[in-house]
Amino acid sequence: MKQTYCTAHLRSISDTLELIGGKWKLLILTLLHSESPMRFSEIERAIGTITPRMLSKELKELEQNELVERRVYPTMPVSVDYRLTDYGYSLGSVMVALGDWGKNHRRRIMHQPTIEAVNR
Amino acid sequence: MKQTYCTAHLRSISDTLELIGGKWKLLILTLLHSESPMRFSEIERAIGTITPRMLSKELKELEQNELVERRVYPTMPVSVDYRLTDYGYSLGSVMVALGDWGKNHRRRIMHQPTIEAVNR
DNA sequence: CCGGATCCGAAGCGATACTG
DNA sequence: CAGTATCGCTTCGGATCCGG
Repeated sequence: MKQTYCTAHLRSISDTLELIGGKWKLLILTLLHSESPMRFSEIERAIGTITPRMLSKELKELEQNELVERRVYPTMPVSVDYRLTDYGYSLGSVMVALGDWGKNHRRRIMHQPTIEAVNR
Repeated sequence: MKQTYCTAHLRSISDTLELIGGKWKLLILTLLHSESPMRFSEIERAIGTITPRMLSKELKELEQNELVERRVYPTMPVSVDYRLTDYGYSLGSVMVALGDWGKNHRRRIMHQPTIEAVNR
């Protein structure tokens, strides 16, 4: 019974990783969580190191998984923005947990001397 | 000021993803979170689809980042086990948040007809 | 039992240039 | 502004064989 529970739990984690895994998706979701909607170029600038190609691909996948909604406005030229869906917002606790731990981790790293510093 | 806050937040998330990103690390950590210590072959069987090569590599990286501790016992043949460090356990809230969301997500998927079913 | 060594294809990701 | 197209590098990850 314990085994069954475990494999089910592991599978649900694997499923989640397929949705939000990779280098960019969680960053995009976190951005949109703190500020929605955002335009394509706003996200691009906010992340700073993502290429348009990757941003476009990631947004498309997030949209297909219904975590992000894309809206197009018939202005001239066309303007587009992105926002979290309700389902996207339901990832809030994951983002907060990861962000909090990450901040703590960064502090931990800062206070450790680097290997290079030790070897000198 | 908001911009500063955001980029710092994004960087801490990127840092975290470098530690626990990828296909396997979170699965291994979650396993060890529910049961420590575990032996190499136990983890291998519990995950079911990981190759020894990958498991070895991932465990080594987790150990270098002080999330997992490796202990060797001078039996014959040598036996080894792995357990979470205290720092590893500090990721508990992240694992729980992700696992909970994943279970919910799996239920959501189950209740949606697949594309193939719709097209028939 | 616990891995290491090697090979190899697949996937992720980046750089650059281009378009409506 | 909001992407697409092409290319190529690098990493991921599986398969297989080997060793203490």
